[in-house]
Amino acid sequence: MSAALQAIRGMNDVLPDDMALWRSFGAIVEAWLERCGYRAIRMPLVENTALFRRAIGEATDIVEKEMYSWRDELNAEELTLRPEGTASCVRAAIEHSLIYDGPKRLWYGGPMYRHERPQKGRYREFYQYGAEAFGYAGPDVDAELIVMCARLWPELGLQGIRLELNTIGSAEERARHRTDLVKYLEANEAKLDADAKRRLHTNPLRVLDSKTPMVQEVVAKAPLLMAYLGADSLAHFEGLKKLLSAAGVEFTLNARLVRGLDYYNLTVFEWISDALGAQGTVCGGGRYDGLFAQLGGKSTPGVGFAMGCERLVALMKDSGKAPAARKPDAYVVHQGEGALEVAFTLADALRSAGHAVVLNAGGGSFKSQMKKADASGATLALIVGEDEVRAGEISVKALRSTGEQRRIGRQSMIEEFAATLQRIKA
RNA sequence: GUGGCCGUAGCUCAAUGGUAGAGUCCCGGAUUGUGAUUCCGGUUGUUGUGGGUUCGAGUCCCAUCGGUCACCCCA
Repeated sequence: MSAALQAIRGMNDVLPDDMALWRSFGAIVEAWLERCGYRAIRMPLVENTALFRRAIGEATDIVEKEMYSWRDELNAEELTLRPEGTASCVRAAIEHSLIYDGPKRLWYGGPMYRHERPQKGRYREFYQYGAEAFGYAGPDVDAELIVMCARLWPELGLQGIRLELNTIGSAEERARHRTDLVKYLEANEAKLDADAKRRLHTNPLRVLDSKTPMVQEVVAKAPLLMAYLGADSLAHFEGLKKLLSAAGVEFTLNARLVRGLDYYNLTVFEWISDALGAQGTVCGGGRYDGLFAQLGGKSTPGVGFAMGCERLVALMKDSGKAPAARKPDAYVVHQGEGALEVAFTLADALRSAGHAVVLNAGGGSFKSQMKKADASGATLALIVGEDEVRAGEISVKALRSTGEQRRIGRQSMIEEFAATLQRIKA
């Protein structure tokens, strides 16, 4: 065993028993995104490292220590496995001039990579669905994205997911606030712990998150960002809140919600579940009006969210409403002279007619084949033995209900099979 | 990156420092070619790995790897 290769730490196999739930989750989410007017886009998993450094910000945890980056010596390029989707999506929009004829709503899904220590709900490879709206400056799209999520949770059979909301203003407003905040914190540096002191110069907004009581005391009297917001920022926030209220979507204001990526401005939000342990954020997003320009494109407003599939699937699993895997309509048992050929053709024809059919492979006695038929969950067992081959017939046995068994002719097999299946299932 | 807990059969777990077990799963059988119940029988292992203490280690000690949860941060 020790010599056996294992999956990379924090990167998980999803086994067949769980795939039914994953696929049902994906089908619901994708249908919902399309229904809301978002169009699918797919970006590469690998991008130039510079894209993420510029988009996410040098001082963020992601860029500082969580990226899978390497130098591709073949082309002398610095590459990175994407830690999130927004940067790639904006890059693609700029590269292909997607918004030359007006704003666009887009969605994507797929794996993201962050080199963090794995724990419940946090993995090094994790799947996200993301939605991004490019070219809309007003709070209407912010509200749309948030309300969309509010409607999705019940569709997934989930409840108890709450919304936290904040506005972090414009870059200029934040800069002014930041200057004053740093000044204030420096004046009180003696009361800060080591962690807060470190963040003071790298990411002062994060000091507000400190859980140390003494730091909390200092933070309580720190200048509030809200006081630095101009009329436009406040109006945007008010507009958003109004639309959320009109939609009946409840939220709590969280002035400390700042998010870990530098590109956000104005609206930031998180959907949070308390049923997931320490990693409760199930969906997070916000506005990023400066990102297009920052990445070298024409200045264009943007807003979006990303939702964590592992976390949502975990909630669905806990809810106990996981969909059952599709069971085969029939399992074909065969033995004796000429039976394999008949069984093989039979399975092939039924599959072409749209039925889910498993053909016994690997031999085995009638008994063991019947056991496998039962274990497969199939509605019917189709039995092809020497008698049937001679008579030009097939035995059909109902496995789930009565256990009745009868013979059908090979000529009318497809019609009779379909009729039997329908009758048994009814 | 730091810390707590845990590594025994495919899975879930037992085993006062003294011969490694149970349930489940899987396979075979209970008179001819019939499942799910029942009965009988059978295979499961370098006890994560490497050292050390001991007459003797699954058990105690050290290291290492892995898992898990938490911190940090976030999806």
